[in-house]
Amino acid sequence: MRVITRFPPSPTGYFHIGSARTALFNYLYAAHAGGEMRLRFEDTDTERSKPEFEKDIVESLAWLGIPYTKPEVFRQSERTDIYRDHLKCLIEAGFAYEAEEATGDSAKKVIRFKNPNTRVIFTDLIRGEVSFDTSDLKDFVIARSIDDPLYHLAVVIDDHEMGVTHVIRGEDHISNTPRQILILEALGFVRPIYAHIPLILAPDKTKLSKRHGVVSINQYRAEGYVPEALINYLALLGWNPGGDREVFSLGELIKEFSIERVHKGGAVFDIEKLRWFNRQYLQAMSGAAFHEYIASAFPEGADRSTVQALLPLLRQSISTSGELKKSMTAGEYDFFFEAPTIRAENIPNKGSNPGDACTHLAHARSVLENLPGNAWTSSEGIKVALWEYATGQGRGSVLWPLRYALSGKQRSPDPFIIASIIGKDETLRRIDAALEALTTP
RNA sequence: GGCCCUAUCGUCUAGUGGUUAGGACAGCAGCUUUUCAAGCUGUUAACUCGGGUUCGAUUCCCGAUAGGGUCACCA
Repeated sequence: MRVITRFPPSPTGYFHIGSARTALFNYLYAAHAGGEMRLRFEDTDTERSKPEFEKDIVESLAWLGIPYTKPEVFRQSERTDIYRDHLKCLIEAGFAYEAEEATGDSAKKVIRFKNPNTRVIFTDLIRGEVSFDTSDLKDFVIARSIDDPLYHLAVVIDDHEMGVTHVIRGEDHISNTPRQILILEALGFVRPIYAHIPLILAPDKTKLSKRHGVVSINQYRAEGYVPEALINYLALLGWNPGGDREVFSLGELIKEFSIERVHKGGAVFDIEKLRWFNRQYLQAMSGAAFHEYIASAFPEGADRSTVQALLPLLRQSISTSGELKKSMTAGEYDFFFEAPTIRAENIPNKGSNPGDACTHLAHARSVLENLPGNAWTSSEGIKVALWEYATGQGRGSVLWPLRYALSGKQRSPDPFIIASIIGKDETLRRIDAALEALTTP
């Protein structure tokens, strides 16, 4: 049997992180088994369904690198003829009937499914045997009218026509399953195999939703999370192949995936862990790829050679490009591009005095001035030149004033890195400026 | 409330009828060029409770408790 899974989002909102994981699990399961995952849009709710959301889902899926096939069944809204035929059969066979509606408009009629009031038992790949008494469901509505089918009916017909063998979906659908089984049996369809995966939870342990903050894939994308990190993190939320390994490529995930190892309980979404994954993938990037990745975080006219020089430092210390952009906007990196304004009282290290700072700065200046050009290509050469003196005089009292002179910040990378990035001339200029500030009352 | 599902560190999780219950993130401490970040090292921290079964239960069974999901002419 060729495995066919499906991902059936309703285009009523931007692609959600939980939907992304459902799509991923469907894809992993199918790909592992050598089958395929198919996409369709459940847009029977014409009020809320929007083309922009459909577009967002398609784009996000592509960005994440989750492939799918697009068969003849694509939009439910384009298939009302088919649903109508099945509905007629259901009514003629006595499985469904038109009913007057109690709520308000008495002229309106809906179509209800005639509940046989039995016990439905199905085997869930993750939870084992699940049993429901369907009499609780009453005669539920399956269509607003003969031309206007509702979710449960459409799902059953589409899954059948798409040849879906495995329905893998969120746990919130578990109580929908008996309803759908009832309809599908009335229609004489083969029952697919079900697997209900645990929900992604917010820190308050409830289903992750918009009210908890950032949930759409495009927002994570905009913040600089890379698709590999998102995929890796999402795959390991509620599933793992056993053992201690955590970093997996999509190909490795396909190879390792097994639905039996999917957890039963919900998993809390932890942004810190996602940030960690993102860092892992940033560090594994090629230099060129990282440059391209980070470029958007810099302002338009940023000096190119400075940007280039900044890359190794950035790759070492940043979790997402969005965070860099934020720091950049806040001016935290300005000193790499232009001389900072400095305040004389901030130059000396704690426990030190302006006179010492002056002496040390002057000494550092003369050392650096005599440092040959090839020593400036890395921070290492600069460090070597100053290290002995700094250690002898007390590192803090030498290095803090130097660092502050170069950055004008209480917090920044170390002075050697800054000096190597801004270059010899600028370094000497900034030391001079600090010296002047120190000696001017 | 009815129905359904679930239960290992704060979080994601590994694991077993007998283990010093392992890893990762976060936290804390130290180191790293006395700042920040990153990195490195170390470290705090968990089997919900009560009954069984058993020589022995975190592990198997039952119950309780707690949490979650769902109860639409949404999907």
